[in-house]
Amino acid sequence: MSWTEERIETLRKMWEGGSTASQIAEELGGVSRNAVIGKAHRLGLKSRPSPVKSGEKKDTKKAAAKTAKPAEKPKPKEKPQASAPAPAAPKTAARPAPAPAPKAGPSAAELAKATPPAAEADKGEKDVPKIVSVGPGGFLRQGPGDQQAPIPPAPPRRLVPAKPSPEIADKTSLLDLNDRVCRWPMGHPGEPDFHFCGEKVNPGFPYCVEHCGRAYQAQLPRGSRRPPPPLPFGGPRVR
DNA sequence: CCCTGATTCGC
DNA sequence: GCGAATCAGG
Repeated sequence: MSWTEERIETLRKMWEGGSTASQIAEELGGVSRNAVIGKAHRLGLKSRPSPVKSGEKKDTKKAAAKTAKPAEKPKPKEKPQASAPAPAAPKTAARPAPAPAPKAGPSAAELAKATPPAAEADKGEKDVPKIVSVGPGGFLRQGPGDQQAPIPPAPPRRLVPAKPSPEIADKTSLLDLNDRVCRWPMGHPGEPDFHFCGEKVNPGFPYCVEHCGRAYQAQLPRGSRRPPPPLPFGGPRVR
């Protein structure tokens, strides 16, 4: 399988949407989890809560853990980056743990400030949605009450030209995605009816208000996965 | 054990 | 560029 535009887009969206590499690999098909991760990194996507962050390595159990593989190949375990400049932010040192207080990091302040691009809607409510905590990816986490109407609805925009085909007249395809429409996927990528929500986004977020409520839930501990409700993409494909 | 993402390195 | 092998943590 090759990385077509569609597959890359699906990978990016699912990755940003919080799906695991395994889920993405399964969804795409024909690729392994490692391929997804490798591609994601090559695309420049990375971070996201990863179990491995520590730069510290202990060589105590390395040899022991490698019993499965016959020691037939030399193991270059060195990363001699003596003078590695490391220009950009290489590692986010500490991932912001869910903070109960509105204390927001730089990303939060940035988001809050970037919220009013469509601030023509002055309803007297000049405040941005109350920040309850900061999510794993630096997302603002809002209280349940605030999720329904965090942003005052903006005045209606200009009408967009009609779609060429009535088949997809009301569907938002991959090519229709932009910064203003909800990117929440509906259905499965690759299938004819796969499309995106297309609702007007909650400003500052890639999804509409409703799907923000689905996308930005408190990340549960690894032990308890979310089986029932919030599975995006219509859940795992049943073949 | 299982899972996760990160990294390396031969291709 | 790709991804299996490997590493490392939960």
